[in-house]
Amino acid sequence: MGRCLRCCGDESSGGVKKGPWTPEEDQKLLHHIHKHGHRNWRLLPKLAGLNRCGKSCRLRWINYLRPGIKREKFSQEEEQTILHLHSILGNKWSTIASYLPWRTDNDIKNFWNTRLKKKLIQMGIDPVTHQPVIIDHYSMVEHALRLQQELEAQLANLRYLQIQYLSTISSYDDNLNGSIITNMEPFGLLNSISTISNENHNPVIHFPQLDSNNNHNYASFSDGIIGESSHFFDLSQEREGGTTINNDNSSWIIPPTSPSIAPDDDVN
DNA sequence: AAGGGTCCCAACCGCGTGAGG
DNA sequence: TCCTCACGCGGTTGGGACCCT
Repeated sequence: MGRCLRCCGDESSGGVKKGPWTPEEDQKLLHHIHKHGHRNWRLLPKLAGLNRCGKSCRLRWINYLRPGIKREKFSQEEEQTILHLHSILGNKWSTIASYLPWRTDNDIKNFWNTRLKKKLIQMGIDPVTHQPVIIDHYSMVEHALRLQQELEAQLANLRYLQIQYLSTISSYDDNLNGSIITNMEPFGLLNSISTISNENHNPVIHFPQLDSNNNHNYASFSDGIIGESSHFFDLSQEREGGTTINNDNSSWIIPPTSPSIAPDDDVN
């Protein structure tokens, strides 16, 4: 970094002191400002007997010596105010500071850069736009894969419970064709599976119905994970004693036991 | 105890702007 | 209209304090 030539001159002209201010320098500056004010920052250091540039004096006064500056930690209310103002004004630190006159723009800027910005990022909020961060393609794929795994785990449980349910109803075909289901408890259990992997996933089980084209009975499950995607299972296959359940695209091998519910559990 | 990393804040720097000649 | 100067602002840095291994 070079010296600010415009106000401080260069090294050959003797230069001025840089770095932290000493208590003696603070006293000199305070004494001078109390006595003469600070009408001309460029002349002030000479008049005050300070080997500093005017800019440095001004900054020391504004950010540290000026009366009424609050130096304690930022309160929750101040934090909220800064967040709100920043969402409207952006990095207009002096404007934001005008709403908190006991804080300097430098303090607010430091507080933002060291605390609030990181806090927002951790919360998944873009500190510039104050909007939730849009995840990139890679993250999106990872997210989708994870959801798919969770979904498949749920479906495994659903399949097992389906079998349990089917074994509890005696006149299966007749009742389902008319959509008359007397024992709803298994469906309640199916709905409760949402807690298996994620409480936000909320499968909704629709009534089994007759497919008029091929005479198969279907139950559909809207999983509530990605939009309203549904999974259709051919119940007839199971009723006929087969080992597979077909959904709209593929066959599923029925597991010998449920991943989460012991075979001996009474699902009724 | 020591050293490396991180956090935090005071201070610096360069640029934009407006006033005045 | 142009130039110079002083001021104010926002970005950045330096270094002490603190934390972790």
